[in-house]
Amino acid sequence: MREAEQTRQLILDVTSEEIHKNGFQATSLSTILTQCNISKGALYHHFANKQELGYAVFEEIYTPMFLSMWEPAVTQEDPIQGLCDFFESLAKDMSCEEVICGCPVNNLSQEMACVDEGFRLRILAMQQKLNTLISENLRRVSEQLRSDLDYSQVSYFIVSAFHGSSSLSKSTQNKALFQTVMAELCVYIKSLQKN
Amino acid sequence: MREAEQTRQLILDVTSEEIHKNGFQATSLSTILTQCNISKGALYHHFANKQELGYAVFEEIYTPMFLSMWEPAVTQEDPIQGLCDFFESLAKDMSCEEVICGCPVNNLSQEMACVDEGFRLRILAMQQKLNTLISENLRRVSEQLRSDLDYSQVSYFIVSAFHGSSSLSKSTQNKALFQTVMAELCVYIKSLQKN
DNA sequence: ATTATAACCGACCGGTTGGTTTGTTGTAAA
DNA sequence: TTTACAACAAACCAACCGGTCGGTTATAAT
Repeated sequence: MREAEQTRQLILDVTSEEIHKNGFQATSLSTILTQCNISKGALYHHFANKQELGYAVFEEIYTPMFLSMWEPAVTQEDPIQGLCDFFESLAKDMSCEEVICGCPVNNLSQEMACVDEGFRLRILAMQQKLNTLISENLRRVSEQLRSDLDYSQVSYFIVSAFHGSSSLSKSTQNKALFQTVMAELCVYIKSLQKN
Repeated sequence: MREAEQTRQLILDVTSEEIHKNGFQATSLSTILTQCNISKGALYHHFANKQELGYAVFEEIYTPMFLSMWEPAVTQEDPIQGLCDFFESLAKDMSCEEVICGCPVNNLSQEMACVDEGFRLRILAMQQKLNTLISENLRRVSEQLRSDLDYSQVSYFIVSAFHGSSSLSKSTQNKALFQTVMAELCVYIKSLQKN
């Protein structure tokens, strides 16, 4: 009964990596089974089907990972500086594998949102959570920012630019390109401040 | 001999739509055959395999469509205004289907760049073409723009933001969100001008 | 010790995939 | 009219897919 949870977690971990590399639809159960060194019966004991396994990966792996990545950047005293530092360190420390595979959340969103309603709703919920996280922390320091800002709009733009550059660097497999766009994103973010 | 080219074109058109809707890997040959009302022999007479068919769609459909979409926006007298008009009309006239399916080029790039080298190289070439198209036309009016600009960097940022917002609106299936981010992108673009 | 059930195994299933092969038809040059 | 080849048609193939199911083992309560 104790190892059961370990098996479940192993399946989630392996599956999340495999989805990150190949996408959800192109990830076959057989490769998951091989990597986990378990049988098909074991997998179907823990998850009803492939779809439910995908949902579990998104909810238990991707969403927490993604939100906890952004959270410290905006909750610190100066979210403007926090975001810039975040993007810079991201561009600097990103491994070549991460450049090639892209952002897991972005990948899965692109692939599954228009195909599977369950994924779409989960993605939507996560995006809204992220938007309020960013926009509310910007509003927190609104006295330092320009008066003409629509915080929700700005937040969505920042996330869009991030995902877009992650896409671009992934599709061209060019890390320098990611750094370039991140640098310009920082220029934009700092332009939100007064003066 | 005359209808042969028509058949080939029909296959390309149907396949490009199907890839746009479902992605390349999830598009099966059988659905293409059904929609074209042809046999498998006919398809394999015109294309060596599914991969080559995909390459042909990218080169003969997607790339010209994508470049001809951007080109008039930046080649007019004022590329800054041209880009803003372009994005605004795009956000306004975009059909719900286009919102849901996203940008075909962006979709295919995301899906195939890290999986298939042939796709990656074609995508890379197209992105570089687009970048020079935008950056050279910005440089053309450099006397109207800020002096601290890196034109290539700015161009990549614009394209990234565009793809990112197209991604976001696709994954959330929210047209208003696309308009929102496009509006903020125009704000950014206009900030490139002097004063 | 018995019993119940969670945890897991692996053979099997129908269906689909991309791809091959053999055969037919239309057309155009010789 | 014969010949040659482009342009298809359709049956067929092995491989793989997600999913099912009957059976086995381990564990924990009774």
